[in-house]
Amino acid sequence: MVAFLFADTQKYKDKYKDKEHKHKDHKKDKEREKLKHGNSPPHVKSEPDDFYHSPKHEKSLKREREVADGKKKVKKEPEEKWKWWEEERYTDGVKWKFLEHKGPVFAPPYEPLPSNVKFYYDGKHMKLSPQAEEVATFFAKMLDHEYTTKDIFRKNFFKDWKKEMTSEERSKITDLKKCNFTEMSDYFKAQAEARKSKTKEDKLKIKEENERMLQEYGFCVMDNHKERIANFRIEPPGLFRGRGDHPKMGMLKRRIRPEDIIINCSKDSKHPVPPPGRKWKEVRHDNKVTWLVSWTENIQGSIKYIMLNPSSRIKGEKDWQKYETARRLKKCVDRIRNQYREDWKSKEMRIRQRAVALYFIDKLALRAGNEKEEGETADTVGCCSLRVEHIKLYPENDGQEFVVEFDFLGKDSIRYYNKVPVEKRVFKNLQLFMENKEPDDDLFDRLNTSILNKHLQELMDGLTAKVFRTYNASITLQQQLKELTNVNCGDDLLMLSLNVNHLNIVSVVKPFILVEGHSKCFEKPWFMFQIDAKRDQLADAKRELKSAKADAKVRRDEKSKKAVETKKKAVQRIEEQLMKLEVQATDREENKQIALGTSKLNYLDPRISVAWCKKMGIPIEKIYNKTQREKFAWAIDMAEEDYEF
DNA sequence: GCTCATACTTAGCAGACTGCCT
DNA sequence: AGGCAGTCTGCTAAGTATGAGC
Repeated sequence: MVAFLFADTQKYKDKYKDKEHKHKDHKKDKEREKLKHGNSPPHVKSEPDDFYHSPKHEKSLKREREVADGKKKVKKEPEEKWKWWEEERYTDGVKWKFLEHKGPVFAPPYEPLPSNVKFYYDGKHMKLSPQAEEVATFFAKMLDHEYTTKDIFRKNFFKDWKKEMTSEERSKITDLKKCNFTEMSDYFKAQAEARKSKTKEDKLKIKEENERMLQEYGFCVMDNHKERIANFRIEPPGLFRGRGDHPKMGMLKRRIRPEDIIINCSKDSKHPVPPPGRKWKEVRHDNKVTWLVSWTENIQGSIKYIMLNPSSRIKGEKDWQKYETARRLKKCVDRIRNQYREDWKSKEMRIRQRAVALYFIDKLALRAGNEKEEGETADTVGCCSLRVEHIKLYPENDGQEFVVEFDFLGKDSIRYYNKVPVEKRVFKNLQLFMENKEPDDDLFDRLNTSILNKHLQELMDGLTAKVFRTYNASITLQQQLKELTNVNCGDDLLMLSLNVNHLNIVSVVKPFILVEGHSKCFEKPWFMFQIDAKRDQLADAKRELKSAKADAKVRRDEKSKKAVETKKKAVQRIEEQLMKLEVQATDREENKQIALGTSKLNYLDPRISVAWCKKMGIPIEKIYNKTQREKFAWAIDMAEEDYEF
């Protein structure tokens, strides 16, 4: 995980000089902190879990919030960031006391096509009704995508499209193959082109308009604080494209109207106003939930929400709490591991299954695997929903004993392929679980996620399957960074980190990687090609540098000296690029690119990285971009260099 | 127990943006 | 100034987890 910390090595070098100075500033801040919080422990501030059970009452809580807030408003511009992590937290499920917002922004209404953009059916021009035309444009916009050629996609689309047609249209248009959308498609391509080549002023205008919308609708007031909303725009209508082999791909995602919308806000707030002449479905005042707006989506019938940004108090607290739960697991993970190993021997089948499943979750970072409705979604599984067909047992394989081969589609239909040697007991149990079963039978037929989580709850308060991911990722990161720090880095910190860390990436994120068996063959040649090209480029640059040097020796003038400098820089740059490519190639091979970013955002306790940066004098900007710094503001502020996960 | 609804986190991907090179 | 690669951001799908109601 650490290599991408240094993704932009060049920039880091440039700012490296500032290090000293920034670091000092930081120390000053810390001193101030300590003064302010006199007797509070220096690194780990009061943990959210403690607060949760603290006997304090809401009254004092409210008062503290208002005090803190008042101070802020009087003293400074909103630039002064609110440190919610220094305040008391709500208890018993109350999420807020006051909530005011402006409601959602609806998708812009459909604009009919100009009359010169025609649709043809069976070679003949046909003017579509606005409703039918709108849905047709959704299809036209996707024409370049492979999925418009897929049977299910076309079938679903056509079925839903027909529902939007007038009865006349419906009787005429009976075969999707005879529909010609190319003029529409070309029109949209031209529009996209036009948008790109707009003048600076036009682009600026659009930007300003977006900014205005953001200012107006992108914030709410929650408990006296202005907070950023994550998604204040309602999802526009279009054709549903699920991931993987989704049975509903191509279906029409309908337009959401004010009448579909449930508003959630305080009774005593200024309620959001529906568009003129329209009504909300409902306005409610439920302060036990965090969402501001909700509606029911028509593809799966699930509820969609408008909620706050990760930088908000309400999300941040939850995130913090998540890591605190993982830290509590750290204290009892040995006990739990011993326990499930014992349970492998249980007389009861359900307990053995539970124990083996938990072992997979712990060791391989499998997801829990809730059951899903068949035919409603792509066929994917997690641990508890594994089927017999997803694993193969090898008493011996490549010189190893008791090897289990996993091959299944997980979340987002990403393939998980892995061969792992397991303990003999696990192996024997798996054999037992598979006895007399069909390939499509459940491997763990006496287990589901709710049984598993109930058990975990008994082992530790707040423990669920996903805590293991958080725990394992974070603890590994911490160990890796410790090892790294023992290496004496000196000036070459960077290069060293890049190399050393490459090893570490693998072990830190490995469990989270879905090793894509054979599809690798796809990417490799392409990558190798890139690397070869870069190598050639490097060779050329070096040759040029040589001749420039020779030239300079003969001529001894300024111009040729400069030329040498330029060539030198070019060589350096190419060398760096090459190195990066090589690192990437290995990563890519193991399929980490995205998983890396994800774990950085969702599984790794940010305080670990923050502490490490503080210790090494590396500016935090090097590891977190602006968004990430906002999300992790709490960690950046509170973690000191001796933080222990 | 089971199903269903609800609320919330985690996730990949596409397009926008940025900064650099030619 | 135009093109390109790398990064960031917004979007929304796809998970997890829990509790209510039978």
